[in-house]
Amino acid sequence: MNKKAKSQEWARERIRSAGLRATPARIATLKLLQNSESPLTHAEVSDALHNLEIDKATVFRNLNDLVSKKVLRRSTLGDNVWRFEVIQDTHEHDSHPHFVCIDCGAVTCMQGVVLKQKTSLANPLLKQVTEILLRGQCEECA
Amino acid sequence: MNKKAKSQEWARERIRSAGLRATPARIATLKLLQNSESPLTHAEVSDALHNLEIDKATVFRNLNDLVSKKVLRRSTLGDNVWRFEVIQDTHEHDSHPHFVCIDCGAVTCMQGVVLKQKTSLANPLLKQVTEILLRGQCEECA
DNA sequence: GTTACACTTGCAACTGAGTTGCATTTGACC
DNA sequence: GGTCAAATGCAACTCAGTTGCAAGTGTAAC
Repeated sequence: MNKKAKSQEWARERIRSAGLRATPARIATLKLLQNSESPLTHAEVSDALHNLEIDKATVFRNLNDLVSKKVLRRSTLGDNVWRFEVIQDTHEHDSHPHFVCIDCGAVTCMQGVVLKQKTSLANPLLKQVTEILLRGQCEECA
Repeated sequence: MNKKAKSQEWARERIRSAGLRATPARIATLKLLQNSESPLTHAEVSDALHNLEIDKATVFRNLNDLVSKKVLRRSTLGDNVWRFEVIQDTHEHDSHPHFVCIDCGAVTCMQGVVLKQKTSLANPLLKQVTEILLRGQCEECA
């Protein structure tokens, strides 16, 4: 099996094992995001797939479906547009903070950074935090 | 001078010293945000001021003007809507974390929670963080 | 291979945040 | 009080994202 067919098969498997139908639109979306180095917006995905003539509503629905099945991660980078990226199997349940560059969108894992209470008065909300996101400019963009 | 007049005068002074005209719309906006416990969206500000019959475009322009004059801070909390809060004189550079409920969207300021390096190896990115966002379920929704 | 049906898709119309151009009004300084 | 740039109201716009519905298709079961 060549590389292209393998990527196709991988995407197909990933979608089916998430409990969704492996349609051409979904396979193309997942392959595109898997081969991309940074998260893509809906517009970018739609653009890249325009030769397949996939409706924007379909792209939105597919992206959201894949997010709800935990195949993709949806994040916002400060410009009020959703971006999507493939969740790699290897650290799916890893909950360290992520650093997102507000300019280039690069995502860095911040191993070794923790949240601490300054005051003795414990904030009960702190126990319920499921995601920590740090935003700023990365070294490249600063 | 009573409390109400004092708040009015404070807002007026703050706006004027930023180099902007102290119009009723701006004074009302600033007073509202100053008395709010958490950042407000444009819609919330607009709603609260509806009896003053201020146009939404005016509210947007005023919020943005006040942000560019560093009277307000504009942040995005993961739901792709801008939120605005007053930058307190006393700790202008204090960018405390915000907690966002992923279910109801409620926003809480997490004063007293700080980021700490666990390792001695300093992460240079930590200096560039402009915004800290915690996501999870609030007590109501848990 | 054929069939059945729930899942997907395309389309079009919609919502809601935010922006812009322009004519009118108003705050601040003289 | 008069002046004028700054601010406002209005309306029309852009753009991301959503929704209802009829038509099409992937999949599992035969």
